[in-house]
Amino acid sequence: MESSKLDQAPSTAKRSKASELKPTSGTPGLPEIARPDGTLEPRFNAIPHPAVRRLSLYLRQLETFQRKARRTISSRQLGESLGLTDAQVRKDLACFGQFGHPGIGYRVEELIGQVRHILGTDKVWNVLLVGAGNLGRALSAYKEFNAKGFRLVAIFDADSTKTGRKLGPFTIQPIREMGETVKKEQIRLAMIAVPADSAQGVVDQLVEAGVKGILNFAPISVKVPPHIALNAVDLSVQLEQLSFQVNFPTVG
Amino acid sequence: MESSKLDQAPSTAKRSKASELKPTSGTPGLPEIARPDGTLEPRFNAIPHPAVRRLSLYLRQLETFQRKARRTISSRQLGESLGLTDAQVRKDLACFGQFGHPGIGYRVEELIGQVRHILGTDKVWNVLLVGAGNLGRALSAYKEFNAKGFRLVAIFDADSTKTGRKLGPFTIQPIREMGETVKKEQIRLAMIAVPADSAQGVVDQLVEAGVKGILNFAPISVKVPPHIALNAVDLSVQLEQLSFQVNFPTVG
DNA sequence: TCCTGTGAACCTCTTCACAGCC
DNA sequence: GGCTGTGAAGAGGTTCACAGGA
Repeated sequence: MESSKLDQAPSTAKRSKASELKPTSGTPGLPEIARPDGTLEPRFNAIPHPAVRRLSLYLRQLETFQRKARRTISSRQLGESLGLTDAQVRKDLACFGQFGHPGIGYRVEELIGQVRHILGTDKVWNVLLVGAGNLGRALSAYKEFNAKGFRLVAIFDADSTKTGRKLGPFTIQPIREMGETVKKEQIRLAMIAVPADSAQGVVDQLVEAGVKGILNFAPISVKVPPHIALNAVDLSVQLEQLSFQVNFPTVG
Repeated sequence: MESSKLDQAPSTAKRSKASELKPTSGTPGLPEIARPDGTLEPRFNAIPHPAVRRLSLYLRQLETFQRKARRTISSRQLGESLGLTDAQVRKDLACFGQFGHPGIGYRVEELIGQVRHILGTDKVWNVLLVGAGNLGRALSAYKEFNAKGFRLVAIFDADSTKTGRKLGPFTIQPIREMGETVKKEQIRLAMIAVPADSAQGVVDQLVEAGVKGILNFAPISVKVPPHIALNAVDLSVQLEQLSFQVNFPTVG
């Protein structure tokens, strides 16, 4: 950690900058964070999962404030805009470092940079898509991904009547080419929008191809080996949750 | 409650069937559930939010088991298929009633019916869509909704070059017609797939039109009055979460 | 004054472990 | 044997309340 000694200097003793979190450096495994006394501790297993989820929302909100030319924002204002308490915002951010300025709040631009660094979206991620049906086509045309640091670089489909055809700037590739493309384009993330039946098979092939994280839109639960990240979005489940909430307004 | 007296009979004293949860009957507000002693208690404010989310996953999994012609399933098997413990499954289901059979497990078909009833998807919900862009078109063509009890009945867009055109079986309507259509078609749920800028305006108009639940796909946080249900799906946020999980495999 | 960061208290959710039933 | 439902224990997350800095 090239700058961790700064943390021993009295004036900056409490500051552990996000830029010093080096998840990919040194031995793989737990990231380490500098403590005020200069020692290192693995800190990231102490982070509440919900805090990570909210981090993305903070970033989105901060970007909105930035578009409105706001320079600083307090935890209260950031929280109100998301329906959270000020304490929640401060606790969440404090998991990752000390980003705030007492009496002032958080500097919007600075915090955006730090949150992007924590989330890993300060660098571009190459992403592939499997499934060129309705949902897949919508995903392939989704503009926001680029602004958020994600670049779609390849599209695959099992259906041989689709492979070879164009979809936007992409030629739909057969699944068997996945391994090669993943290596060539250094793809680490994949989105799958295929029928439920084929989902697990596709997931297995993605893992085999070397993908590290999968976003599953198929309406079925799939298994991945440990250390492969998995997120799922089931559109019907979302509506079901709404249905319940409408029936029981006090619970949802 | 037409059959609640059964609960007072010794042999069925412990059984409080989901079919007796009558959220929309009697005075609106807290649902009531029959207790063994025959009295009623509002029970639904004691339900963990995560349990409601998992309920949809249980249902999806049960439907998969049903397709495989499974008749019964244990909490252990249901949990394993979703990466949950057996105790978790039992506790979750026990929030809503006693559906299991000691020594046997849960009868698949029976439990599907009860979970659908709890979620409210044993009856069809009419749904509208705002936004006929890429994502909106994909949502309008999404087949799974129908099988899950949701029926898309109208599509709206603010863009006057789109209104009047056909999208599948629908004619894209101008937003000003929303109030009328909501009443005529008895629509209670809405999905919005519009640009971030227009999202809050559309939400306000949906609430004004009488919609009770909103599924927001716009990449921005929107506000609704209390007692209007709101769920949000932000595709970029999902990828961001993956990005973090890939960087810090032990946390996600 | 306004604001952050944080221990402590509080609350919610999950897991354990076992009684009771098939 | 297998299985559910559930009180109790434990883990995890949120809110409170305040010290300390700008």
